[in-house]
Amino acid sequence: MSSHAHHPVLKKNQKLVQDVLVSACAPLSAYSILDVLRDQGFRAPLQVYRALDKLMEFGLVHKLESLNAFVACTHDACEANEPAAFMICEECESVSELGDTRLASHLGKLADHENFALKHTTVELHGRCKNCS
Amino acid sequence: MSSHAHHPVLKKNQKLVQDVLVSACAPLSAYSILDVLRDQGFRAPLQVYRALDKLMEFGLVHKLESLNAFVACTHDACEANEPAAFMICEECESVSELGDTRLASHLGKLADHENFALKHTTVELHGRCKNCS
DNA sequence: CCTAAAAATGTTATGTTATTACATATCAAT
DNA sequence: ATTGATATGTAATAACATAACATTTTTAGG
Ligand SMILES: [Zn+2]
Ligand SMILES: [Zn+2]
Ligand SMILES: [Zn+2]
Ligand SMILES: [Zn+2]
Repeated sequence: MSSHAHHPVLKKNQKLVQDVLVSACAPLSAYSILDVLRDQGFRAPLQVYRALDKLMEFGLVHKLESLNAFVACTHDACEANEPAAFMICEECESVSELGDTRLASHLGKLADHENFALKHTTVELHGRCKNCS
Repeated sequence: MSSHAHHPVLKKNQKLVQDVLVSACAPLSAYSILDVLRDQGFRAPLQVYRALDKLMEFGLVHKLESLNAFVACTHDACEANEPAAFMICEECESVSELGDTRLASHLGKLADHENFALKHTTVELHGRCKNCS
Protein backbone atom coordinates (compact mmCIF):
# COMPACT_ATOMS: atom_id res chain seq x y z
CA MET A 1 0.00 0.00 0.00
CA SER A 2 2.58 2.55 -0.97
CA SER A 3 1.51 6.00 -2.02
CA HIS A 4 4.50 6.13 -4.29
CA ALA A 5 5.11 5.41 -7.92
CA HIS A 6 5.00 1.78 -8.85
CA HIS A 7 8.40 0.22 -9.33
CA PRO A 8 8.89 -2.80 -11.54
CA VAL A 9 9.19 -6.25 -10.04
CA LEU A 10 12.88 -6.92 -9.58
CA LYS A 11 14.53 -9.65 -11.61
CA LYS A 12 16.53 -12.36 -9.92
CA ASN A 13 19.93 -10.67 -10.04
CA GLN A 14 18.50 -7.28 -9.21
CA LYS A 15 16.79 -8.71 -6.14
CA LEU A 16 19.96 -10.45 -5.00
CA VAL A 17 22.03 -7.28 -5.31
CA GLN A 18 19.35 -5.17 -3.69
CA ASP A 19 19.17 -7.56 -0.73
CA VAL A 20 22.91 -7.42 -0.22
CA LEU A 21 22.86 -3.62 -0.17
CA VAL A 22 19.88 -3.42 2.17
CA SER A 23 21.59 -5.77 4.62
CA ALA A 24 24.90 -3.96 4.47
CA CYS A 25 25.76 -1.45 7.14
CA ALA A 26 28.13 0.44 4.89
CA PRO A 27 28.48 1.25 1.21
CA LEU A 28 29.75 -1.66 -0.87
CA SER A 29 31.85 -1.74 -3.99
CA ALA A 30 30.58 -3.73 -6.96
CA TYR A 31 33.33 -6.26 -6.38
CA SER A 32 32.40 -6.68 -2.72
CA ILE A 33 28.86 -7.39 -3.81
CA LEU A 34 30.21 -9.89 -6.31
CA ASP A 35 32.13 -11.67 -3.56
CA VAL A 36 29.03 -11.91 -1.39
CA LEU A 37 27.02 -13.33 -4.26
CA ARG A 38 29.47 -15.97 -5.48
CA ASP A 39 27.57 -18.54 -3.44
CA GLN A 40 24.40 -17.63 -5.31
CA GLY A 41 26.08 -18.27 -8.63
CA PHE A 42 27.53 -14.89 -9.52
CA ARG A 43 30.71 -15.19 -11.57
CA ALA A 44 31.45 -11.85 -13.23
CA PRO A 45 31.42 -8.14 -12.41
CA LEU A 46 28.98 -7.43 -15.19
CA GLN A 47 26.27 -9.35 -13.41
CA VAL A 48 26.60 -6.89 -10.55
CA TYR A 49 26.99 -3.77 -12.65
CA ARG A 50 23.96 -4.57 -14.76
CA ALA A 51 21.79 -5.08 -11.71
CA LEU A 52 23.14 -1.89 -10.14
CA ASP A 53 22.37 0.10 -13.27
CA LYS A 54 18.75 -0.98 -13.16
CA LEU A 55 18.41 -0.44 -9.44
CA MET A 56 19.81 3.08 -9.81
CA GLU A 57 17.41 3.70 -12.65
CA PHE A 58 14.56 2.67 -10.34
CA GLY A 59 15.91 5.00 -7.64
CA LEU A 60 16.46 2.09 -5.25
CA VAL A 61 20.23 2.39 -5.15
CA HIS A 62 22.63 5.31 -5.25
CA LYS A 63 26.26 5.44 -6.20
CA LEU A 64 28.63 7.32 -3.96
CA GLU A 65 31.02 8.77 -6.50
CA SER A 66 33.64 9.70 -3.98
CA LEU A 67 33.88 6.10 -2.77
CA ASN A 68 33.15 4.12 -5.93
CA ALA A 69 30.58 2.33 -3.83
CA PHE A 70 26.86 1.79 -3.71
CA VAL A 71 24.12 2.10 -1.08
CA ALA A 72 20.46 1.21 -0.90
CA CYS A 73 18.16 4.20 -0.90
CA THR A 74 16.84 4.86 2.58
CA HIS A 75 13.88 6.82 1.33
CA ASP A 76 10.90 5.11 -0.18
CA ALA A 77 12.92 5.23 -3.36
CA CYS A 78 14.14 8.44 -4.80
CA GLU A 79 12.64 9.73 -7.97
CA ALA A 80 14.94 9.45 -10.92
CA ASN A 81 16.71 12.79 -10.70
CA GLU A 82 15.77 13.95 -7.27
CA PRO A 83 18.85 15.39 -5.67
CA ALA A 84 19.91 13.75 -2.45
CA ALA A 85 22.86 14.49 -0.22
CA PHE A 86 24.98 11.94 1.60
CA MET A 87 26.89 12.34 4.84
CA ILE A 88 29.72 9.85 4.93
CA CYS A 89 31.61 9.15 8.16
CA GLU A 90 35.28 8.52 7.51
CA GLU A 91 35.59 6.76 10.85
CA CYS A 92 32.80 4.19 10.90
CA GLU A 93 31.89 4.31 7.20
CA SER A 94 28.25 4.94 7.99
CA VAL A 95 26.27 6.84 5.42
CA SER A 96 23.12 8.82 5.91
CA GLU A 97 21.02 10.03 3.05
CA LEU A 98 19.45 13.43 3.43
CA GLY A 99 16.46 14.57 1.45
CA ASP A 100 16.90 18.27 1.94
CA THR A 101 14.35 20.25 -0.03
CA ARG A 102 16.06 23.54 0.54
CA LEU A 103 19.39 22.23 -0.66
CA ALA A 104 17.72 20.88 -3.78
CA SER A 105 16.04 24.21 -4.38
CA HIS A 106 19.26 26.10 -3.75
CA LEU A 107 21.14 23.98 -6.27
CA GLY A 108 18.29 24.46 -8.71
CA LYS A 109 18.50 28.23 -8.38
CA LEU A 110 22.25 28.15 -8.70
CA ALA A 111 21.94 26.27 -11.98
CA ASP A 112 19.13 28.49 -13.27
CA HIS A 113 21.16 31.56 -12.55
CA GLU A 114 23.86 30.26 -14.91
CA ASN A 115 21.35 29.04 -17.48
CA PHE A 116 22.47 25.54 -16.75
CA ALA A 117 19.99 22.74 -17.46
CA LEU A 118 20.47 20.56 -14.41
CA LYS A 119 20.12 16.82 -14.94
CA HIS A 120 21.75 15.20 -11.94
CA THR A 121 23.52 16.27 -8.79
CA THR A 122 26.19 14.66 -6.67
CA VAL A 123 26.42 15.93 -3.09
CA GLU A 124 28.66 14.01 -0.73
CA LEU A 125 29.76 15.28 2.67
CA HIS A 126 32.76 13.67 4.30
CA GLY A 127 33.56 13.95 7.97
CA ARG A 128 32.83 12.42 11.35
CA CYS A 129 29.40 11.37 12.40
CA LYS A 130 27.73 12.14 15.70
CA ASN A 131 28.64 8.76 17.20
CA CYS A 132 32.31 8.99 16.29
CA SER A 133 32.95 12.38 17.90
CA MET B 1 51.30 40.67 -4.35
CA SER B 2 48.51 38.29 -3.54
CA SER B 3 46.44 38.75 -0.44
CA HIS B 4 46.20 35.01 -0.15
CA ALA B 5 48.09 32.39 1.74
CA HIS B 6 51.53 31.63 0.39
CA HIS B 7 51.73 28.44 -1.58
CA PRO B 8 54.95 26.47 -1.82
CA VAL B 9 57.10 26.62 -4.92
CA LEU B 10 56.04 23.75 -7.13
CA LYS B 11 58.47 20.92 -7.81
CA LYS B 12 59.29 19.90 -11.35
CA ASN B 13 56.59 17.22 -11.77
CA GLN B 14 54.02 19.27 -9.94
CA LYS B 15 54.64 22.21 -12.25
CA LEU B 16 54.40 20.02 -15.34
CA VAL B 17 51.08 18.52 -14.26
CA GLN B 18 49.73 21.90 -13.20
CA ASP B 19 50.62 23.41 -16.58
CA VAL B 20 48.83 20.63 -18.42
CA LEU B 21 45.67 21.16 -16.38
CA VAL B 22 45.74 24.93 -16.75
CA SER B 23 46.06 24.60 -20.53
CA ALA B 24 43.32 22.01 -20.79
CA CYS B 25 39.82 23.08 -21.76
CA ALA B 26 38.23 20.10 -20.04
CA PRO B 27 38.88 17.86 -17.06
CA LEU B 28 41.64 15.32 -17.64
CA SER B 29 42.13 11.86 -16.26
CA ALA B 30 45.46 11.02 -14.66
CA TYR B 31 46.27 8.76 -17.59
CA SER B 32 45.51 11.52 -20.11
CA ILE B 33 47.91 13.74 -18.24
CA LEU B 34 50.45 10.94 -18.33
CA ASP B 35 50.10 10.67 -22.11
CA VAL B 36 50.64 14.39 -22.54
CA LEU B 37 53.73 14.28 -20.38
CA ARG B 38 55.47 11.28 -21.94
CA ASP B 39 57.54 13.67 -24.03
CA GLN B 40 58.76 15.34 -20.85
CA GLY B 41 59.93 12.02 -19.48
CA PHE B 42 56.91 10.75 -17.59
CA ARG B 43 56.75 6.97 -17.58
CA ALA B 44 54.36 5.85 -14.85
CA PRO B 45 50.94 6.77 -13.42
CA LEU B 46 52.41 7.35 -10.00
CA GLN B 47 54.36 10.34 -11.23
CA VAL B 48 51.05 11.93 -12.10
CA TYR B 49 49.13 10.82 -9.03
CA ARG B 50 51.82 12.06 -6.67
CA ALA B 51 51.89 15.46 -8.30
CA LEU B 52 48.09 15.61 -8.27
CA ASP B 53 47.98 14.75 -4.57
CA LYS B 54 50.24 17.65 -3.74
CA LEU B 55 48.44 20.07 -6.04
CA MET B 56 45.12 19.15 -4.44
CA GLU B 57 46.68 19.61 -1.02
CA PHE B 58 47.72 23.12 -2.10
CA GLY B 59 44.20 23.81 -3.36
CA LEU B 60 45.45 24.32 -6.93
CA VAL B 61 43.70 21.30 -8.39
CA HIS B 62 40.38 19.63 -7.73
CA LYS B 63 39.23 16.12 -8.45
CA LEU B 64 35.85 15.65 -10.04
CA GLU B 65 34.74 12.46 -8.35
CA SER B 66 31.92 11.80 -10.76
CA LEU B 67 34.34 11.83 -13.71
CA ASN B 68 37.50 10.47 -12.16
CA ALA B 69 39.18 13.49 -13.62
CA PHE B 70 41.05 16.57 -12.51
CA VAL B 71 40.79 20.32 -13.14
CA ALA B 72 42.90 23.33 -12.25
CA CYS B 73 41.31 25.58 -9.67
CA THR B 74 39.88 28.69 -11.30
CA HIS B 75 39.90 30.65 -8.09
CA ASP B 76 43.06 32.09 -6.66
CA ALA B 77 43.47 28.65 -5.13
CA CYS B 78 40.91 27.23 -2.83
CA GLU B 79 41.67 26.89 0.79
CA ALA B 80 42.21 23.30 1.84
CA ASN B 81 38.65 22.41 2.77
CA GLU B 82 36.69 25.23 1.26
CA PRO B 83 33.65 23.73 -0.37
CA ALA B 84 33.30 24.45 -4.05
CA ALA B 85 30.65 23.34 -6.49
CA PHE B 86 31.21 22.30 -10.07
CA MET B 87 28.84 22.55 -13.00
CA ILE B 88 29.75 19.96 -15.58
CA CYS B 89 28.31 20.09 -19.09
CA GLU B 90 27.65 16.64 -20.46
CA GLU B 91 27.64 18.00 -24.00
CA CYS B 92 30.85 20.03 -24.29
CA GLU B 93 32.60 18.75 -21.16
CA SER B 94 33.17 22.27 -19.92
CA VAL B 95 33.40 22.72 -16.18
CA SER B 96 32.80 25.83 -14.17
CA GLU B 97 33.76 26.13 -10.56
CA LEU B 98 31.40 28.05 -8.33
CA GLY B 99 32.41 29.56 -5.05
CA ASP B 100 28.98 29.91 -3.54
CA THR B 101 29.13 31.19 0.00
CA ARG B 102 25.50 30.46 0.71
CA LEU B 103 25.78 26.91 -0.50
CA ALA B 104 28.81 26.40 1.72
CA SER B 105 26.96 27.86 4.66
CA HIS B 106 23.89 25.76 3.93
CA LEU B 107 25.95 22.57 3.84
CA GLY B 108 27.65 23.65 7.04
CA LYS B 109 24.33 24.11 8.80
CA LEU B 110 23.06 20.81 7.46
CA ALA B 111 26.08 19.05 8.94
CA ASP B 112 25.87 20.94 12.23
CA HIS B 113 22.25 20.00 12.58
CA GLU B 114 23.23 16.34 12.49
CA ASN B 115 26.27 16.85 14.71
CA PHE B 116 28.42 15.90 11.79
CA ALA B 117 31.99 17.23 11.76
CA LEU B 118 32.35 18.25 8.15
CA LYS B 119 35.79 17.80 6.62
CA HIS B 120 35.28 17.88 2.89
CA THR B 121 32.43 18.29 0.45
CA THR B 122 31.84 17.06 -3.07
CA VAL B 123 29.23 18.98 -5.05
CA GLU B 124 29.00 18.22 -8.74
CA LEU B 125 26.14 19.34 -10.97
CA HIS B 126 25.65 17.56 -14.28
CA GLY B 127 23.63 18.95 -17.12
CA ARG B 128 23.84 21.22 -20.14
CA CYS B 129 25.61 24.53 -20.08
CA LYS B 130 24.29 27.81 -21.40
CA ASN B 131 26.13 27.48 -24.70
CA CYS B 132 24.89 23.97 -25.40
CA SER B 133 21.17 24.73 -25.00
C1' DC C 1 -0.97 -21.37 -27.38
C1' DC C 2 2.65 -19.76 -30.68
C1' DT C 3 5.76 -16.52 -32.12
C1' DA C 4 8.63 -12.54 -32.51
C1' DA C 5 10.73 -8.72 -30.11
C1' DA C 6 12.68 -7.08 -26.02
C1' DA C 7 14.91 -7.62 -21.76
C1' DA C 8 17.85 -10.14 -18.80
C1' DT C 9 21.59 -13.24 -18.07
C1' DG C 10 26.16 -15.87 -18.73
C1' DT C 11 30.95 -15.63 -19.96
C1' DT C 12 35.40 -14.10 -21.64
C1' DA C 13 38.29 -10.68 -22.49
C1' DT C 14 39.76 -6.13 -22.12
C1' DG C 15 39.99 -1.31 -20.76
C1' DT C 16 40.53 2.22 -17.20
C1' DT C 17 41.75 4.09 -12.71
C1' DA C 18 44.65 3.88 -8.58
C1' DT C 19 47.99 1.97 -5.17
C1' DT C 20 51.91 -0.94 -3.10
C1' DA C 21 56.56 -1.71 -2.69
C1' DC C 22 61.06 -0.67 -3.10
C1' DA C 23 65.09 1.83 -5.01
C1' DT C 24 67.29 6.28 -5.95
C1' DA C 25 67.85 11.16 -6.01
C1' DT C 26 67.29 15.89 -4.36
C1' DC C 27 66.88 19.31 -0.84
C1' DA C 28 67.33 21.63 3.68
C1' DA C 29 69.17 22.09 8.13
C1' DT C 30 72.69 21.16 11.22
C1' DA D 1 79.73 16.34 5.28
C1' DT D 2 75.84 14.07 7.83
C1' DT D 3 71.38 13.48 8.44
C1' DG D 4 66.46 13.42 7.83
C1' DA D 5 62.71 14.74 5.02
C1' DT D 6 60.76 15.19 0.62
C1' DA D 7 60.54 14.09 -4.16
C1' DT D 8 61.26 10.98 -7.98
C1' DG D 9 61.84 6.52 -10.89
C1' DT D 10 60.10 2.02 -11.99
C1' DA D 11 57.76 -2.38 -11.92
C1' DA D 12 54.14 -4.92 -10.43
C1' DT D 13 49.61 -5.33 -8.94
C1' DA D 14 45.06 -4.08 -7.18
C1' DA D 15 40.58 -2.06 -7.85
C1' DC D 16 36.93 -0.38 -10.75
C1' DA D 17 34.29 -0.68 -15.13
C1' DT D 18 32.90 -1.88 -19.96
C1' DA D 19 32.88 -4.28 -24.74
C1' DA D 20 31.47 -8.03 -27.35
C1' DC D 21 28.98 -11.92 -28.17
C1' DA D 22 26.16 -16.06 -27.02
C1' DT D 23 22.09 -17.78 -24.69
C1' DT D 24 17.93 -17.67 -21.95
C1' DT D 25 13.83 -15.61 -20.08
C1' DT D 26 10.10 -12.43 -20.28
C1' DT D 27 6.63 -9.83 -22.54
C1' DA D 28 3.17 -8.65 -25.80
C1' DG D 29 0.46 -9.69 -30.18
C1' DG D 30 -1.81 -12.62 -33.21
ZN1 LIG E 1 17.44 7.84 -2.14
ZN1 LIG F 1 31.03 7.45 12.41
ZN1 LIG G 1 39.05 25.94 -6.48
ZN1 LIG H 1 28.22 22.72 -22.89
